[in-house]
Amino acid sequence: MYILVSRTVDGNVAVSTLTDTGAARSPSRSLSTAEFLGFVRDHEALMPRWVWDDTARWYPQLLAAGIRVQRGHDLRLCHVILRNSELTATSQLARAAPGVWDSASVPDSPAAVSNDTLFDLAFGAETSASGGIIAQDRGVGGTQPGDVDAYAELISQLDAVASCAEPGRLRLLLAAESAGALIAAEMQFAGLPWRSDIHANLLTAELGPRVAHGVRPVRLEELARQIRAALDDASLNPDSQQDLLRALRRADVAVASTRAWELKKVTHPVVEPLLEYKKLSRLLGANGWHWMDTWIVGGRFHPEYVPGGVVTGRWATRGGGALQLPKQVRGAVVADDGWKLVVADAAQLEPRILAALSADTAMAAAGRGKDLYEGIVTSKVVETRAQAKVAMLGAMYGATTGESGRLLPRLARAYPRALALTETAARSGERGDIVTTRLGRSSPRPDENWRATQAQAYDPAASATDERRARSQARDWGRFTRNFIVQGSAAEWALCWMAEIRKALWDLERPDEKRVIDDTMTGPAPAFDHSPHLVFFLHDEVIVHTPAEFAGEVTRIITEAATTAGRLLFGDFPVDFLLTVATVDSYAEAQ
DNA sequence: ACGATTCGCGCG
DNA sequence: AAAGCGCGCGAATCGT
Repeated sequence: MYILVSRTVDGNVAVSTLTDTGAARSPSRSLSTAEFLGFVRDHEALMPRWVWDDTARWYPQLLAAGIRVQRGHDLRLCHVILRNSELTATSQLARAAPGVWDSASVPDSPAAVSNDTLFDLAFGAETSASGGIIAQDRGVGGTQPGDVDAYAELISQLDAVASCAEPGRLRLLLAAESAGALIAAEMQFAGLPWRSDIHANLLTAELGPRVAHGVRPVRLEELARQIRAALDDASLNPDSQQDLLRALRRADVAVASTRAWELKKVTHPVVEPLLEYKKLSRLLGANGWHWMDTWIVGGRFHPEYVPGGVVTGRWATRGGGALQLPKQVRGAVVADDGWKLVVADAAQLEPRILAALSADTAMAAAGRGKDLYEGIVTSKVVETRAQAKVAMLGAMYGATTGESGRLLPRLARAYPRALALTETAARSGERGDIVTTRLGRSSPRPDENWRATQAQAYDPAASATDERRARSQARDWGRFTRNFIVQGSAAEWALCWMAEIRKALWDLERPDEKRVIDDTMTGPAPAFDHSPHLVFFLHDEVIVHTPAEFAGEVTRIITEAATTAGRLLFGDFPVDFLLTVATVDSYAEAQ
């Protein structure tokens, strides 16, 4: 059963019920926001799939009211997939002219104030000034898809899937993508446990006492002094790459840029303080006191996750740099008293995905029950684990030179099917064709400029430069499609993994628990205050925050979910998806 | 003065 | 030329 949810012109919420095929639809009911909350609460027991234009617009207000839903269908995210998928290329949906569902983001509406409401409810009114950090800037202007649009869109999507050659793949992808959207909203709401006191101590130990935003801390000031002395330039600003490069050249330091890796290659008294300056300057700028003040609220880090934010299907984040959380500061991620963090990451995920995609049983065997790179060494393909890793990455990213390039022929001999798949994907991209992931997400087509450059190279009057540029550009796009098919399929595995984890954690919850919103609350968010829940996701890694007594059960759930995800994508193909799982108090312990 | 672009570096 | 993919972010710098 589907329940279609949309906004009416007068600001109410329209709901109607559909059968699984979309064939029969109940009359639409118009509800106030308060009535809508009650409606969802009452109907969730029927386990419907809630259909709405954009999970990020609807779900936060439900979470704020202590309501979670088990299943969703995000029309916007699913539309993007179906619009571009090779599998649905002949559908009405894909052939129609671009419309509201193709705009970059579903436009904002009066409902967006719920973001501030959410913040007030969850964290207390005194924080409302910073409330906008959740889900703001989702776009302005334009028309919001209404009741009729949403219904027509759902029917169009169901039709596109039903009429394609392998509907099972896309059905799974759309369900996983939609589950991801629910998880993203829940993780943003719950937040990652963050100890500001530990973080602040770390900053002071590294940088010196706290200073105002824009002021250089004492440790950085001291290093700047040493750099100026070493380069004999009393007015040098080490934050200016241009100044720095000029000063380095004056001092006869042979570097083409100020990048750290390049500085490490040369010997000069300035190198040590300069590298230290860069490291600490990065810490201050990216995760310093200002970051802490902006992003840590009520002992939680609440990044905005953006499902489908990357063309390959990976998630992106907006604000806070959640997907770049440096190892340096992970010690501040600490479980609440009586709670644990269960940290799990998929070992060598992309090579395993490649082995399964290409049905390369030899490569899959190399990873059976053990580290896949070690398995490649055991099979005598290369000598060391480091070589196996660099060779595999080279195969998936399209390396042609260096150690990686030199090792590729050995990899190709041992794993011809896997390497043939990446090569075929690269050739498709070079021709301007698209490639498609395991579940049916297709790569974008290159833009007009790209095609024009290629066409130009075929002109009899084309210069050698034209041809070189066209060839180079074609290879660039080939490396993109080569990687797309692996990275995108790995993202699908990760979505399925997470969706299975969420489902199993849900079943752990005790149904009789009543959750109450208390505006003086400072601990975990209301919908998650007693039970294990996902708090972080990083491409191939998840963190579950759990009462200590459930940690063993959570570990089992995460491990079984990995096996289930592998089966969902690859059926009986014998490939293992191994995890490293750790139950810890602090994220820093899990590395 | 201010938005767009580039550099450099963090993560997978 | 960090040899090879995908991102976000802050500061400096460029362009208007």
